[in-house]
Amino acid sequence: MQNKLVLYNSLSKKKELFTPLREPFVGLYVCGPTVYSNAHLGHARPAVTFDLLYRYLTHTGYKVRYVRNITDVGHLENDADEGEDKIEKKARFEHLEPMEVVQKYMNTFAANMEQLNTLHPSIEPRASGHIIEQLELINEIIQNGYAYEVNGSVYFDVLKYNEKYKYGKLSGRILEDLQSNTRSLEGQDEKRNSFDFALWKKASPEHIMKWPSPWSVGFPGWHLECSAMSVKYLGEVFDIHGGGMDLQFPHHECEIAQSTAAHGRESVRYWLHNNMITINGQKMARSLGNFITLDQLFSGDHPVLKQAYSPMTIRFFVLQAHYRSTVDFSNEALQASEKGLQKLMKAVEALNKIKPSNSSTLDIEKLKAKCYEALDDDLNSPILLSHLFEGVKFINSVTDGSEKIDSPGLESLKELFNTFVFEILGLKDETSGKNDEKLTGELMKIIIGLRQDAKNNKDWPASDKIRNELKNAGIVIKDLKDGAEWEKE
RNA sequence: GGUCGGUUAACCGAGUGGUUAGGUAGCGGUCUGCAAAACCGUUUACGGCGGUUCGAAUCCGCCACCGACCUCCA
Repeated sequence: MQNKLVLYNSLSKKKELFTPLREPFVGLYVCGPTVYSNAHLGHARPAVTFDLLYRYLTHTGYKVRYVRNITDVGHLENDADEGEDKIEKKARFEHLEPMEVVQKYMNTFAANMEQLNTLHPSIEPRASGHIIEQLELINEIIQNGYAYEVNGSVYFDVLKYNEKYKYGKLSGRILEDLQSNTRSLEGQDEKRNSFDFALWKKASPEHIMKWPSPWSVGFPGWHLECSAMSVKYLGEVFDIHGGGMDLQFPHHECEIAQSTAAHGRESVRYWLHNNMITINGQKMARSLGNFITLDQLFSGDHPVLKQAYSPMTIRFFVLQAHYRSTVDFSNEALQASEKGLQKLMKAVEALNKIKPSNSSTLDIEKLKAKCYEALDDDLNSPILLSHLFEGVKFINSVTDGSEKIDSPGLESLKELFNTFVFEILGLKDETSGKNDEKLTGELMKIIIGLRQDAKNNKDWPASDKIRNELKNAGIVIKDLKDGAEWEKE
């Protein structure tokens, strides 16, 4: 298999040639959402980024098993014994069963992801369905001597772990720094060190999401589910682990420690982290309250939104920046994305109407090579898009008559656009596919004919009237050299 | 305070030791009965100060500002 994909590995902090452990199989694990409220713009970033990776790996010919977890056990609100489970809190607030909350937001998340045209992962395991696996993992860690039990809770012994392995290698933390810098929070008396983290927590009586275990009736620690489920579905060592940069520490650091402590070796070969979406320069997050949900974006129903933005506009917006850069939300930026996407889609449409000439004025193979080059360089989607826009310009020029393309060239250009725009970037034409499309087309043909008659008679008031009234109805007429085209606004 | 990253033209956003990224907006032109679209051309770029170099926005140092993580977070 031809393999030129280079990925930035957060662990080595370098770009590395991607080579799967067991070609042609690729194991991809991505941290999914905690389902206690609606998905917001920030969630679109990893979803689209890793969807692109999944699509590209698949396109390359790999057999990818893509696992994205659903965190439905709930995390504590803070690192204290009196902390509250997010899902429970929400459940009480909305008078729902915890699993009802989970189901509700799992459904909306799935719906939003479909709107963004992300492909479904191969497996979407839920933490609550893998309590046994998590218990087993805790046992292994205890047996290997890297965890201790206090009052029915089990904690990971970071200091002990650090003697043999290096804790903090992913996030660049040094244990001594952590020791001196960790905030002193309440309820940490049980831990030997402030940086130790829970593998199992004993539940307080009012806690309703709890399971029996050898140590207590309780619930699993915050980082455990990913370690347990990735191993279950991808093996003790697997290729790629992705997630947001904000998860690097402590979540992914703890995952590394847990897996290494349990299995004696590291699980993940390539760590990939997407950067944040910011708003007014600050990270968009549920906890900061500065988020805009995807539903709000799609409907325009939010004070800061000047208009609604379609799912594909959001997808295009995300793809226009490299995944390791922050990308700042603004109406202007989204409007620019909307226009850019329209331009791209119009060109694809125009491409299907082009009549080939005897010769070509563009080297399609070269353009294609540049597109692959962009993706191979750590999934550089903005560069890929810039190359595609080179193609857009060419297509429009052919339509204009200033460039030419021959029949084989036309076929490969169509294939190129189909491959990159739809198959790999996962964009789709949002304007087409309506039921009444055909009838509307017929009607428009008649109207355009009438207008053509008026124009032939130089009856400009009549032709302008038709055009203006169509415009009022949301239909724009575009006069061409021979005939006219129309489109919905 | 510690660790890490960023600062690119009107806006968004790539990239690189010497060659036009791209999108959006603006301006001029072509086309057009007018308009729109499209095409062609175009506008004050690389935070500041030093250094290395024939040449730096790109490498190095210092400074300023912004952000992320250090608590759940995509």
